[in-house]
This record gives sequence, structure tokens and C-alpha cells, in this order.
Amino acid sequence: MKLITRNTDYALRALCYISKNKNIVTVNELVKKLKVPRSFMRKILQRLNKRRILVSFKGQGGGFKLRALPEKIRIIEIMRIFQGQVVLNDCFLKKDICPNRSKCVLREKIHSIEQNVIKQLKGITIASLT
Amino acid sequence: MKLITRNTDYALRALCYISKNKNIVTVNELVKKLKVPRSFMRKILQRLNKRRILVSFKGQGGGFKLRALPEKIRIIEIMRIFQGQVVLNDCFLKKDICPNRSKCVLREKIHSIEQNVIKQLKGITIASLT
DNA sequence: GACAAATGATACTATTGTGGTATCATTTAC
DNA sequence: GTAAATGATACCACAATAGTATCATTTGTC
Repeated sequence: MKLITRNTDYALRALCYISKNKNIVTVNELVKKLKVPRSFMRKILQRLNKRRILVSFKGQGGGFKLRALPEKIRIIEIMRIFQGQVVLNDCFLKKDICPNRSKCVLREKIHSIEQNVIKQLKGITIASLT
Repeated sequence: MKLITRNTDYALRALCYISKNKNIVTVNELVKKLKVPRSFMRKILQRLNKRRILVSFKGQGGGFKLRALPEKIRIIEIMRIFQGQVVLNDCFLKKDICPNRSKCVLREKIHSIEQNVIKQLKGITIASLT
């Protein structure tokens, strides 16, 4: 079980780096600093742009910058972009076997743990990582 | 991100069922009650036997029973059997890029969340699920 | 206008983990 | 001896993750 994937990890580090720069940052610069595969990094940044975390500038002198303040970017947003809905715990038994989902103790306990994780994740922003 | 996988889910439900029976329980019985694929259930039980969670009896009249009291079986043990080390968060950047692992804020925060999850999981036993 | 430097879009591949099936071997009660 | 059980093991299918590659488009500079 991994809490965060490589995708998310690289995205977060890129965002941290970008947040520390006044100027716009290019893929080449990020790749050099973070030593991450270039194509992979590009794909990640494009996705962050599409999801409106970054603003991109095309052409010579182009690159990326943050769309919002680093204090406003929560890491749980980034996790959702690259890992989908965070901490979903679907019951694997079909309804007819486990008719009283509301009373399933396992489900209930896992859910409570998940809520806790989400609450903690929501407290972490890009700003708090730098 | 899933906290528990299907493997673990089935294993937990099987253990709960077994814990409620004085007699030994066969795969056939479990399959009928939980409506889970037979071969898959067999594999799960064999693994639980190898990992000394269950005791098995071969031959006619055979089956499985718990090796320990349900109060002594923590669900985190079962998760470890089927999902490996729970909540491990390996830094994806190599040492030379992230030389000060001990100071990596992301790592540190994720780790703290993980410790929390583990702590909560450790409190849940098979007995507490039934 | 040509060119270089940047991102956009997209399609492909490789590896791994998860979920599941199938089969033959062995043990044991009757 | 046979049926009913588990043991061991090999295999398959699918999805997610990780990564690569290529062509298209935009834009600043000469």
C-alpha cells in the first residue's frame, strides 16, 4: 500500500520548486534539478496545467508558473489528480451477501481511518512543504 | 488508493466466520456463505495457514480453524500478509538528489500520517469485527 | 520569414500488482 | 478403495503505474 505514487511525488516536488521561483520555470530546468525523466515530467506538468494548478506559456521563453498561491494548493488535490479519489474503500461483497452495509463493522472502521487520513492530508499545502 | 484489497477483505471475512464457529470450517462452507470464488478462497486460506494464522486439517472431515484467539489476531497482520508492508512511503527520488532525507518535509508529513493509520489499524482485531 | 525553443496532444510500450482459474498430489475418515 | 478434504504450483487476464516517443503548435529573436 502506497499513500502517494511516483506521479504525485514528482508533481509535488515540481510544484515546490516552481513555487520558490518568481520566474516561470521550464521543463528542462525541472528535469535538471529533480533528475526525473523528461517525457514523464512533461506529461505531469501538462496534466497540472489542464487541471488548472499551473499556467503554461508556449513558445520561446515559455514555461510554467503556479496559478494560485502555494498556500492555496493542497496536496490532496494533487493526489486526486494523479491517483483518483483518495482513500476509497468499497465493500467487495455484493449487496445480497452483505445486506446491512451500514452495520458492517469492517467498513465502518476502515472508513473512520480514511476520514482521518483525509483530514490530515487536507492540512498540507505546497507552502507547508517548502 | 485502497486501504485494503480484495484478498485482505475476503481473508478478514473468512476469519470472522471461522471465529464464530466452534467446529472446523471447510472451504466449501466458506464459499457457500461468502459467495466468493472457490479457488481464490482456497489460495487465501492456504496462505493464512502457512503464515500460522489458521491451522489446517487434511483429509475427509478436514478444514480450518483459528490458531489463536480472535482477540489476538490484528487486522494489520492480515493486511501485511496479503498487501505486504502496510503504508510504506519510499521516497522516489534517489539519495543523491534528495540527500537530506531526514529533512524532507513531504516524507516527514506522510510518515506521520502513516504512523497514525498503523496505530489505528493495530487496535482492530478479528474479535472487534464480529 | 526562418529558426529555435518552448508547450500541446497523443499514441505507444513495459512492468507490476491484483484477481482469479486449473490441475495434480497428498492425506485421512469411512 | 474411495470420497472428501487440503497442499503445492503453474498459469492467465486485466488494470494501474511508469515511462517513451513523436508530431503539431505557438512564440520570441535574428
